[in-house]
Amino acid sequence: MDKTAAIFKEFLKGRGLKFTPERKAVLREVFSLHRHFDAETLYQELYRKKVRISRASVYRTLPLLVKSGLIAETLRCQGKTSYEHIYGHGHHDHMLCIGCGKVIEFRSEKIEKLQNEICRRHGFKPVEHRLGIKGYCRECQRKIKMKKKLPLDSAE
Amino acid sequence: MDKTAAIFKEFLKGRGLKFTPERKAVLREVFSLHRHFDAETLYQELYRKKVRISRASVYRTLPLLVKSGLIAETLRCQGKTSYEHIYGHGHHDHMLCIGCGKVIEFRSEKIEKLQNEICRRHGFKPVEHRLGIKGYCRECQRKIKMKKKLPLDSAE
DNA sequence: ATTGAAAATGAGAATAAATCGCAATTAAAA
DNA sequence: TTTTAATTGCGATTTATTCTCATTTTCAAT
Ligand SMILES: [Mn+2]
Ligand SMILES: [Mn+2]
Ligand SMILES: [Zn+2]
Ligand SMILES: [Zn+2]
Repeated sequence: MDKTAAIFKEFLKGRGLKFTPERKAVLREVFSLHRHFDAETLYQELYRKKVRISRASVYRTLPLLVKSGLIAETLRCQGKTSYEHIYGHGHHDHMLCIGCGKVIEFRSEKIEKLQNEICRRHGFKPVEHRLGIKGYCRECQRKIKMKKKLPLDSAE
Repeated sequence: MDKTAAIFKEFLKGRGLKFTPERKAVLREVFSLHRHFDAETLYQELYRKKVRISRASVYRTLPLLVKSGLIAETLRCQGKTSYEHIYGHGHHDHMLCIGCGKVIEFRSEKIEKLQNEICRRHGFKPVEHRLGIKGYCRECQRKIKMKKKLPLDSAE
């Protein structure tokens, strides 16, 4: 049925691992979300939906999904390891707004090519890469400008 | 005397903070190291040198050094936040060998330009970025090839 | 020099993410 | 079915980092 399930199942079988209901549930939830997420969030979301599987299983399943190539870790935003699904989505990089936390995704063929080129020059065989640009989105830049116009005070 | 000390002092003064002996010691150690490092390593190194300052002070000082622009966080390798000094060193990106942990530094003007270009297109104002490429260095590739030549067994 | 207020320190407790140990359960190949 | 290795949940544990707070220190103003 589900292509992702088929892929995951296949991946597991290849390693003598089992396609358990818990793993199925995590997979399902992962692909129902359309944002970046972390283990705890996923656990909570499942809990809310009355899918009672343990945190441990969530923590144990996510790395498997990464290895299977269905999801990937994203830039670590604040302490927690976060993920995004990759399947049917393709590789991309991120801009992260320092002001509001917004995430902008982008992909540059040129940058990807240059990276490979550089790796080649160093005899380095790239497996994955992550590019994250922190800064301010349009809206936050506007907000900041307005604040500066105002007369006084500014803690922080 | 020391330019970095002058900068840090200036930075601190500007915020009503104090240039204490503890902060001086951390700064000194940071610039004596020439590799990436984490808080605990720095603490241990200071301890070894009989500089008795608390972990808490190390943990408190590093973020200040980051804000001052003298050092920066690097790609998180394994759980710990790691840093490198930036002053007098210039921005660069990293390749990280999955096999042996080696770090290769590089800088590509072209990639930097492309990044800025893309940010402009998105109305995004970049503040800092991090590009990390994980993969295998020359030596580790060789090792892997040899292993494959051997007849049997391979856990993991 | 003295003083005083604000900031910093050290020591250990507290927190939070992630991992682990283990007894009980379960998937799935034979 | 049976069998066996894999998996689960639970709580305990680990590890990095932050926090608390009583005491000490800095530094600018007297
Ligand atoms: Mn993304
Ligand atoms: Mn570096
Ligand atoms: Zn924003
Ligand atoms: Zn290597």
